Amino acid sequence: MDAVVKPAPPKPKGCTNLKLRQLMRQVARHYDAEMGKINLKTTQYSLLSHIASLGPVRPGDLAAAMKMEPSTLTRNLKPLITAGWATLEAGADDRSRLVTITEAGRSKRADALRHWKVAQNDLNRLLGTERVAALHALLDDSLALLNPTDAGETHD
Amino acid sequence: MDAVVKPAPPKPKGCTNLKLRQLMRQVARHYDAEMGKINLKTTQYSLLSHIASLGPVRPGDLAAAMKMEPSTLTRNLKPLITAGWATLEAGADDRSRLVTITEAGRSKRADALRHWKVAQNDLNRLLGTERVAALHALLDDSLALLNPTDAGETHD
DNA sequence: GTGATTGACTTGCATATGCAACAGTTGCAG
DNA sequence: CTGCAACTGTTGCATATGCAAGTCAATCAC
Repeated sequence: MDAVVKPAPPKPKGCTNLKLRQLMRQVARHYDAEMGKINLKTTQYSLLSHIASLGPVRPGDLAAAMKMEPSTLTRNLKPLITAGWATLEAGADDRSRLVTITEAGRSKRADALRHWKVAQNDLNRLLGTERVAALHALLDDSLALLNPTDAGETHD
Repeated sequence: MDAVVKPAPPKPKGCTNLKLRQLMRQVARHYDAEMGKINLKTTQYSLLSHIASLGPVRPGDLAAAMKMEPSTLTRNLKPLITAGWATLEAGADDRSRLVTITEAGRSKRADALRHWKVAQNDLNRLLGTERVAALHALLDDSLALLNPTDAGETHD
């Protein structure tokens, strides 16, 4: 064994999955408390926001962009469609479809954006902007490393 | 305004909630792929592990330790009880109860621990141990900052 | 042209999650 | 002792999540 430098391996302790889940629950509650004021879940806001950005988009592509299972997307879409914020119409291909945001959806998204900003700013204040920035960087890097097939999208 | 130093505020971009959710999904799938070999969800492993550590424990305390809602705990417990890995018996107080791990539960947990180690090591390799360590530190710190009522438990 | 294959969602099954409302206990006040 | 408040868990309701299997549609092979 080399006796020159000992890099002191920083063996991580604890379960990454558990820690992520726990923080996710806390953070979700934080955002949901704010988004709830306009009867919207934060997950729904994220979805609506992506639909707005990606324009009319095929469910599969949307799911890929959000890094979720197509089956999950199908179901998460239902509340938005029921509320009239998005539509699911036939696409060029008869086996494919297109998800599109409605006018009501755009309006709702604009409202939601304001609440999202409040929630995000509150979180930045609670954790400190530097910590949040560092966390974002780590989350992005980790996500990229676990998603080799990801061509570096930059959607927020 | 002071013109001496400009701290260059590192305004975080993007949604913390979304990033956390996305990474959580990826990481959960990673662990679940390994834990699935013994028909166990990673969430169930975490729960079983906590029950083992905290010994006979009241549901409320267990939920608090895992930072989840009591109602969530009630339901997450059901599969474990059905499988015979844990029991929910009457406590001293007639309105309270006690969650206890069974022998089968201990055995299952020992099996699961091996698979968890594989999953964690694989993750460390994929992301790099330093990144994982840094991530853990940030997750722990953030969790502590969002949980003022937390007296510094060190359970893994 | 017809059968096998591939493609793109959707459904069935099971769990995870939280909030609000509920139900049973225990204590305490008077 | 009685009634109300506080404590402890559990349901009702709604969403989120993933895997495996199922359903059509399109396309390729011959």
